[in-house]
Amino acid sequence: MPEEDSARGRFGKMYHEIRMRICLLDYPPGTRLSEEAMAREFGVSRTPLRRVLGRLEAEGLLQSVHGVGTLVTDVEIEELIQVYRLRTELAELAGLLDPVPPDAKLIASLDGLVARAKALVARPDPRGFAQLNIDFFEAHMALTANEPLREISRRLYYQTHRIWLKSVTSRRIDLVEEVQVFDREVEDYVRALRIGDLEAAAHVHRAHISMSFTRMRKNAA
Amino acid sequence: MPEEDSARGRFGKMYHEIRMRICLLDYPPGTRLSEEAMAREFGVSRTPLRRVLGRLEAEGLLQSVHGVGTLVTDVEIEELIQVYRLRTELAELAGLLDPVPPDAKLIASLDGLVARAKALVARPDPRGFAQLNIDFFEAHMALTANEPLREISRRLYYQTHRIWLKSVTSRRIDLVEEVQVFDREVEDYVRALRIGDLEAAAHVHRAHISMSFTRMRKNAA
DNA sequence: CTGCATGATGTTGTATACAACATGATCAAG
DNA sequence: CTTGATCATGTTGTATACAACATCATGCAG
Repeated sequence: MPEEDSARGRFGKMYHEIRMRICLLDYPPGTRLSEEAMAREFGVSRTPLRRVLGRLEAEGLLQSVHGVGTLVTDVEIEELIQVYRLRTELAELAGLLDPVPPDAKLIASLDGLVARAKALVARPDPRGFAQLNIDFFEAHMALTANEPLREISRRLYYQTHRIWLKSVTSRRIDLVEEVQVFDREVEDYVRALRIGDLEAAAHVHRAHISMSFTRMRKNAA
Repeated sequence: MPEEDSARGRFGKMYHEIRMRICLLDYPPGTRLSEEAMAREFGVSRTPLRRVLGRLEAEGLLQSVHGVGTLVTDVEIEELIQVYRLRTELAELAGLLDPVPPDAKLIASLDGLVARAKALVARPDPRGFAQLNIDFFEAHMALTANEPLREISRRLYYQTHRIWLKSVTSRRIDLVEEVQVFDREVEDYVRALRIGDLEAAAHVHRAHISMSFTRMRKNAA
């Protein structure tokens, strides 16, 4: 997949880079970004950069305020309850709607994720955990060929990823315990997929989302 | 709800206007729009207009091609199968996720829709039908307080609305019959809502989407 | 007549200057 | 000292000129 040097290609590069920075808390919630500085960094003018920021604003990760700045949106758990409830339902759909039988390549990549989870249990690390979680989610999205469902699930995922990561880093949730839970989930997930039971895998994922949310709410107070 | 004369207000006006034109086939699929002409019409420069077009492109209603133009996307039923399947599932969710008990005002507005449906049965009209369908959908969205679900459902609805309307106008589907079916559905829907059974109403809507899609596919060949 | 090169034309993409706006510092009046 | 107005500063929003690109007509060579 060669990153073409077209307008679309440049857009995609900036989009993914900035989204990753927001989601990995390199730009923590409340950060005021400077359009000019970012444009300089990416070697473009404000115009194409603003296109990227506009998209991220539409997706709820940024908010531009005239005369003030471009702010990274805050993540309040009470406001994300609805998003979580919806994600829970959509996770199940991924196994039912236009299911894609997992091929050897997908299984192999999932084995790679299991290995990384094991390594993480041995040496926990918030950032590595976050990246692994993202990769696992993307693998889950390969289960359905329903492109609209993929796009929507992805969008909701990136909206909630930050608050989860914040809970982990701020020690409101115990990192070690969370890593162990995640490790078990990935194993169950792969086990279901290995026998071709997409629906079961989706249910495992659904349960994971639901429980993860419950643990967060419990420890938020 | 006063339409404020801020940047956000102007954006909203242009966005809704253009989206409506696309969805009512004032801009038929394949139409090549001129940014400059539209900017003149709305009394702004290309810059803020392009923001609107960018959003509509992200939602799959437009496609900008460098050096060619801004094209209204084509609607192919085979490509929208996935969208329809997803919409079917989401329609059911609207009655389950964060349900809002219908108040007198909502019931009254639904009665208004029923009256319009009756009038439409007496004198069928594609454009009035399309507008009524949109208004009915928006009323349905009032059933859930889950804002992400509303936004997503709305987006998918506007993606598929055109192909439905096209089927009606091109007489691939009989307008009179479709109006009668719609009239019955609205009545069933209101009946369920009147006794406070949101879930039943959602199921009625779900069945409507599913059957509407089936009729279209049958008559497409 | 055919085929291809070439340029005219119109489009979207980008850079840049400026307008509109919010915010905090500064300073004077009380 | 407090308080209010005023302005300097920095930000996003907008307008405009130009670059990059695709398309089609034109004309010339074969």
